[in-house]
Amino acid sequence: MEDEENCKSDFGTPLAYKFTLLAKNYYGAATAHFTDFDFDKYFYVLMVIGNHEKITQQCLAKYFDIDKASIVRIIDYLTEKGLVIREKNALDRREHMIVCTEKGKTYLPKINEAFNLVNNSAFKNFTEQEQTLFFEMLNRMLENISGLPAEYYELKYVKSNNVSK
Amino acid sequence: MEDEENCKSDFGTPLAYKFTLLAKNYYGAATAHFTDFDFDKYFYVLMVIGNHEKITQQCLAKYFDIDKASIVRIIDYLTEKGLVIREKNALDRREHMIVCTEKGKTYLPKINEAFNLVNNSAFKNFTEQEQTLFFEMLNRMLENISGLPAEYYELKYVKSNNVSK
DNA sequence: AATAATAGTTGATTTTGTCAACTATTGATT
DNA sequence: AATCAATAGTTGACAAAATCAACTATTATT
Repeated sequence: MEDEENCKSDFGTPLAYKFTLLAKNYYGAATAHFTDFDFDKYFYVLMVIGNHEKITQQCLAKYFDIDKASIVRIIDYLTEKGLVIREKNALDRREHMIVCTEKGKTYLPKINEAFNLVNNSAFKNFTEQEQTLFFEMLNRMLENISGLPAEYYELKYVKSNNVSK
Repeated sequence: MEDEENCKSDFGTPLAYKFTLLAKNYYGAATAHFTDFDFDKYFYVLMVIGNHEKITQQCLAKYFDIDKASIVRIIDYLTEKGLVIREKNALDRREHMIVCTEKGKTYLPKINEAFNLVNNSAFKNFTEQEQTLFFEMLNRMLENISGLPAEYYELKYVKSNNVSK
């Protein structure tokens, strides 16, 4: 019979496993700050929208690396909650510019603060140097990995757009 | 109208966003190595099972931080594919020990190799020191984050088990 | 003017996660 | 020994999310 320790042992763990765990725990901790909000997801999407004056759905899809159909539903949700609106772009009426509403904007500082808190907790006992280095490494790794041939995602990009990731 | 660059800009990004992207790209790249397999998911679960002589479902649930019901379905899938079997533990007949079959074992080296390749790509241009440091930082961060109060996951753990994560 | 490409939408489907209720077995209490 | 609580696993119902193909509207290309 395996004991607790064996459950946790480290044996050639793929990096992605740790990233997944970290992301899960991170979102769990962040969400704990948002219990009094009248919406319960897509906090970071709202922040990205709020940080741009306006942004297209296509652009969001690319940023989050998800299907444009998914973005439609996310924006539907945020619109229902009165946090964003869709505005036709006069210069290209195919595009719907997503704009953060006044109500949406009231949440931005809170969301930002919560993420900062969780970031700080994550970096507990990290020196400034280490933090910088860590971010730098993450970015470098993202560069490295996103250039690899990827069975699955490649297809998607060929179809939807051919802008370099 | 926002241009490409704006899609990629970095503005107080929560760490989890980068982790999610990394995990996605990592799995995408790894999966590209497995196109000739006759199963198409749960590669890492199989590897974890194969690296233990036997392991309980409870233990897997804890390791992957997912519901035990999900584990049941994953093991169902791997069993269907002939990659693992369930064996009642004679010492505690509530437990089903999951054991990798001979067929399952034939995949282990390939999976391991693929993960190593992707790991190596991810660490391209990282020195040995940097790699070690990076892993060390990830573990430290996981420690830091998993200790935080987490709205969502806390509930789960209270119910299913109270072993410290 | 015709055709292709792009942005977004919709509906159907699949996948996945989650929850509560359930069985079987073991451990603890008296 | 009898009872009750806890644990491992299973199941079914449900909800959330991702995916895909087909569609409209608009713009770009030839």
